Amino acid sequence: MFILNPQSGVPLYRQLLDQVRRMVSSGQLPPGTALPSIRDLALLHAINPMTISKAYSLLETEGLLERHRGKPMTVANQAAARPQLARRLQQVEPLLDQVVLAARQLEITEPELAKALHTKWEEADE
Amino acid sequence: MFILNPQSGVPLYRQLLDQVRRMVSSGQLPPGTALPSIRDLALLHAINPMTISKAYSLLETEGLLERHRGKPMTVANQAAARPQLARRLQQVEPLLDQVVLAARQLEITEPELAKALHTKWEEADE
Amino acid sequence: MFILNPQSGVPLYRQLLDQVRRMVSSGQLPPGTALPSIRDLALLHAINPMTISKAYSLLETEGLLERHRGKPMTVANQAAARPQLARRLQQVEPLLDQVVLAARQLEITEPELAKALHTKWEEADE
Amino acid sequence: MFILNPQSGVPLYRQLLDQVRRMVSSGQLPPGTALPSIRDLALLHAINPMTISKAYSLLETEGLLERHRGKPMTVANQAAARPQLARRLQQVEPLLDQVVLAARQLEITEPELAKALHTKWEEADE
DNA sequence: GTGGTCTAGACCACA
DNA sequence: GTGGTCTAGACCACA
Repeated sequence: MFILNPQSGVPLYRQLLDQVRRMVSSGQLPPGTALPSIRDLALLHAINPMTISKAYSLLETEGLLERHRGKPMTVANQAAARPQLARRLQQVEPLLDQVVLAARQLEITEPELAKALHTKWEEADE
Repeated sequence: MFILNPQSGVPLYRQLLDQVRRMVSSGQLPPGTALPSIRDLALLHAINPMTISKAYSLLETEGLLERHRGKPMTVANQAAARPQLARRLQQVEPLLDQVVLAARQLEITEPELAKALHTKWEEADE
Repeated sequence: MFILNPQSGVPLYRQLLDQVRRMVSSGQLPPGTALPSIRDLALLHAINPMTISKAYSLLETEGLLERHRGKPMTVANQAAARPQLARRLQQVEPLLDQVVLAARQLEITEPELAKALHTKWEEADE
Repeated sequence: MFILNPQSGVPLYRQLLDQVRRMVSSGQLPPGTALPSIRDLALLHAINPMTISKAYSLLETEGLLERHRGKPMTVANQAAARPQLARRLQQVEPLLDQVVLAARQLEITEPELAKALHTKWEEADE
């Protein structure tokens, strides 16, 4: 469900944070959905429960998740409607900036980059 | 010359490291080229000289840069030969993985993503 | 500087949170003031640094504190002017509610309670 | 009859514990009095019966309450004799400590605090 | 020196 | 079963 990469330099809790935000944004996690329990995620990804707890707590502070004593956390109601395409695109922009910067510094051309992206996309389909 | 973003979650020295590697890979920084002094970069980006020094030192250990007493560091000779496209593309792949993951979690379609990438690329031309 | 009571049933990080909020509210910690370092506080109160770090981080999220890489955290600028008496009183109200509830359940009269409060106040002067 | 506040940071069972203790201390719940059933309290406050059960059980261990199969719990006989004022005041002291600490950190003066307490007291009369 | 991230693991509160 | 709090301690990034 979530993809965590410990090598990337980005803290694990932040990777989780971003992914939950996106899946709520897209409607893949609609309001009311229960999130996987902290323990389950910790076991599954072999990371410490507190790392996940930290991400979940921050999302609660943000108002995106709701806590229910003794029950799983859920996506909040006001984590409303799936935003317009434009707003969702905004969330990928920082990454696109990094990609474009990297490609240009490597003197990769635009068609070469576009092709590489296409390949990655298709790989993800499998 | 370099673009550093303290908000991204990626450590500053690592951002610098990646960028130098890429510009050497692409031939934009050919062997013998002098790098900006630690002090200049520190002033320019308002960060601590030690952060830059750390990145430069790691690149020296890697054999990509050479240190010359009292003179600026330079790109090493054996850093030479611009690698094949395939090898340069490898360096952008981790970023492309992140982009594809993010886009899919946001339910952005491939054409929408391709278009956004194209826009970013053109913006960078200016 | 801070008074932490592990017996009270209130989590330590929350006690700290409340106390910093109040001292910023009152102007005892004016904008720009550096807070005691996490390590110092941890040693002083013999508690774990992460507990303090958690309180500080929440206050940063709240906008009350500012983080400075490699330097102590400070009271934020927008943690503006000392609020009116009314707003400061609001912050003690939940505690007064508890006191009044407790006293009435103990059948302590108002004058008895007022006297006890007065005594406590004077003790604190010493 | 009881006032429970899930936001206060103090565990629910502890709030209940304190309140029963006080009302027994004051004689508001004299020996022999039947307590509200666990089920009723749970419904009334919308909390889990086990939480109440835990508080009642602790009070039974303490000797303050007595369990009677198939009948409501009652206040124990030896719980008797309403204690002197001094002993009842002791039970509010921890709260008064918190109030005085909070007020002083907020730079609220003693008369201001006394007045606020008076107001709260009167509000409770209604 | 500063704060940040993460682990392993204990124990608590609540359903 | 759920999440929350706290500890002891390692190691990292930055000044």
